[in-house]
Amino acid sequence: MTFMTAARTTPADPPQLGLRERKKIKTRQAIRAATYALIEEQGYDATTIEQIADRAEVSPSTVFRYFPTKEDIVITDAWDPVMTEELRTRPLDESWAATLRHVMRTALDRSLAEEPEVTRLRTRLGVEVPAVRARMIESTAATGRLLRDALAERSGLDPDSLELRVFAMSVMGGLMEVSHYWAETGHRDDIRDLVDRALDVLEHGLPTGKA
Amino acid sequence: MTFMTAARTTPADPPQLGLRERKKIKTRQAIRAATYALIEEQGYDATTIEQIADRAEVSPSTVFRYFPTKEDIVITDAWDPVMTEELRTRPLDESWAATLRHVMRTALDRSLAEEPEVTRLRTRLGVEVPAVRARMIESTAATGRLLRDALAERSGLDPDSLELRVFAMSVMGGLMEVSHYWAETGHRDDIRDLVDRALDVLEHGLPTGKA
DNA sequence: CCGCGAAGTGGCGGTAACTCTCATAAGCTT
DNA sequence: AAGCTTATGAGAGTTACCGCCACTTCGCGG
Repeated sequence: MTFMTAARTTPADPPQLGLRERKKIKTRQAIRAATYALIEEQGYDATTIEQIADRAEVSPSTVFRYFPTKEDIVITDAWDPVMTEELRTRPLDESWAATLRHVMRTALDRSLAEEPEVTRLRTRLGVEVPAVRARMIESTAATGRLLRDALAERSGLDPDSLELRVFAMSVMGGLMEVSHYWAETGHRDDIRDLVDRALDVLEHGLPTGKA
Repeated sequence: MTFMTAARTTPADPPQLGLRERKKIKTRQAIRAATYALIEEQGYDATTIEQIADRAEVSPSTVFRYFPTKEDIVITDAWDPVMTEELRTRPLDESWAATLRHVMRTALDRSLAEEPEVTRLRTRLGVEVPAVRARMIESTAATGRLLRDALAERSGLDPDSLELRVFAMSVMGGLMEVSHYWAETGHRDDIRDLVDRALDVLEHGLPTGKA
């Protein structure tokens, strides 16, 4: 579930990490920062790995060591563990829609608070750059599997059954579209409201009735 | 909507096309055939454009003239126009699920009849090769827009509203998963049954109740 | 039936995202 | 401080894809 997420950066984690670890984190951040800056300046396609490496003051090889693909630099989702945790802490008898509502809101609040610009840039790129969108969808699909497991627990259905898989992916498809809509309309709305509306649709069908 | 589709090949279209046109069609088919053969032999990644060009007896440049990307050689979807037509001919008061059921069945019947092997290979590649999957999803999203318009007509809702967009994409997400499931389970089931079951879920929610 | 414009093709050089390998350097351990 | 581990840089190689130019082939009007 990449599309609206922040990567962990600010939270105080410099307790007793070795110099090595701290340097790695710094490098990682430097690469991401360089990438975002360059993309804002020149656009995604025009930004090459070499430029990113230069600005981050590392070698191109190092960039690839930290991120498997260019898209991944943009995406960097530290979110799935958070979501897993959130999902797990919700009461089992809560409706899936309520659970999702809660989980999404938590994630979005955090993401918007920590890195609002990045969050927006990311969804924008998801609309504009096919490769980024593709990568995001992969990530969303992974989250869908999490959701599937949660739904399986709640419903007693087999998580590998066609029914549950279809259901989970359909929900994720709907949520994907929210991100798309948000970016396409210039981030005009509060995405949390959009998510709420989307969940209404997913839960009860289209407003006018038949669904 | 690529994932389960056949490209038009066999239907008799050699009425009075110029030599040029006929050659183009032949070249196109040759490239596709070469690609499928090579992929069966060696796998997708191991198959290079050069090999494809060699076997199809054209130059690499020509391959790219016919298909914008390697994935597109595999995908080649002549289906959207067919789907549009089908959607249009259905009565407006039919439920969306019934319409989709009909449209999907028509398409699948044709696809399975014309190019069963290719249909299977394609869905398999959709599972195995991220790039192909990505391309398929794009195609599915396009079909989603078609569906959206059809739903707008039927419901009177604004096709650009968040609600309708979310709904349409959620349906497409569910259908995508069917293709994935079909391929993952080794094409054991009849995909048309799977689609029916998926549409049941999308229409009525999960079997055991809460949805 | 011929010649001329248009369209299809091949070849080539370039770019950029990756991958692999190897040597060096930097951090960690005892 | 020596020695092991791990991160880094440099370079060479692969491959998808793009743009350009020259050549052939086709189809049409005179």
